[in-house]
Amino acid sequence: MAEIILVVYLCWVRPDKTSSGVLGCAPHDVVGLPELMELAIVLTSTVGRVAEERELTPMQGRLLCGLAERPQRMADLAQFLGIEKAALTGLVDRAERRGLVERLPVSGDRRAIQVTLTDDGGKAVVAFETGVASALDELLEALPVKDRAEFRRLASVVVGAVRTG
Amino acid sequence: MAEIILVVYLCWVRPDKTSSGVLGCAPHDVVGLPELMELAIVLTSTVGRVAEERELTPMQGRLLCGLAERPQRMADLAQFLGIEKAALTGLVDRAERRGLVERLPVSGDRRAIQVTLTDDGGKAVVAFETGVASALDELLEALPVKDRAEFRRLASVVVGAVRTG
DNA sequence: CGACGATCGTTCGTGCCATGAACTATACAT
DNA sequence: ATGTATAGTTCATGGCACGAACGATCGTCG
Repeated sequence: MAEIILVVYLCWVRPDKTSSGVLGCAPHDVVGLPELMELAIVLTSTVGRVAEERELTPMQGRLLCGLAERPQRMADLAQFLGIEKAALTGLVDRAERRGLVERLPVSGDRRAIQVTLTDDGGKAVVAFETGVASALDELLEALPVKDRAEFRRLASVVVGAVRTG
Repeated sequence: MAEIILVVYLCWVRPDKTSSGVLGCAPHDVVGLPELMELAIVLTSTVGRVAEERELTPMQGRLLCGLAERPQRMADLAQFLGIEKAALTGLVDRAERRGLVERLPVSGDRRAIQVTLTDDGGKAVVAFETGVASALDELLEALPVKDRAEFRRLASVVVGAVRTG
């Protein structure tokens, strides 16, 4: 209990505001951590906001995007989303309950199912994708025009490297 | 005794499959959506992986980062993290149970509390921040050296614009 | 053909994160 | 002294995620 007093002492340092914002890590900016960590949060919350406006969760949005590409089986979809199959079961359950996706049998393998978009799901994914696109475009409007494409290019290099990594 | 909770937000990317990668949206690449949405996922899962290695959740990492800057009261912290006060109560409960933070009274306002890092919490946040920094550095190694600083610069412009927006 | 291991998806138990509404205790202003 | 505002918590609900265990089916191999 004596250490509490010590801690209290520390508390009074730094009334300072101006601090590092959304994420707030490392006011001292040791290694350039914050930009990218805050960028992650800004991008993620932007996508989350769009999803919420469309009455989706971000994960449901990703699910629908995956299915927009093509119908998929549970195992592939799980790997695609980076989650366990068990988690995907619940995700698909909820999406199915909302009429966004369907489970269809796979001819030739009675264990497997194919998850597909319903009509409603198709509409939802189009709305979601266009919403995300425009929200992210707005974000980039903070940059001078000439830098926007460059930023996208660098982003896709980073993403591409992870993908092939 | 120590119950250790691991929340894995891994997103191990598929070997290849030629598809549109981590997120898998829009195979047609309509408007340049995917780069930034996939970037969000790559960054977020990188932070998540680092957190997991340190036996934290990403949100606990953010909480600790906020407190590393200075002790804060619940309301400020909630705004800082972008969540409701009610959600923060649970977050702080769990962090307190794990000995990472403490609730201290605020002299002059008996309703309020000040959340502060414990010694363990201080160590944890340093480990987390350095881990995140080096993981994100590794990510940028995919870029030619001259582009890395530029990418960070553009990122911080975007983030800065959101913050002041 | 029949047994056996691998694969597919689900269920179960647990835990984290988040919300909104309702609540307690305290502060403050009139 | 009374009424209103603020600080934080509790409660009910729900989405997301894990690992372990499970039933059903598939393939293979003897």
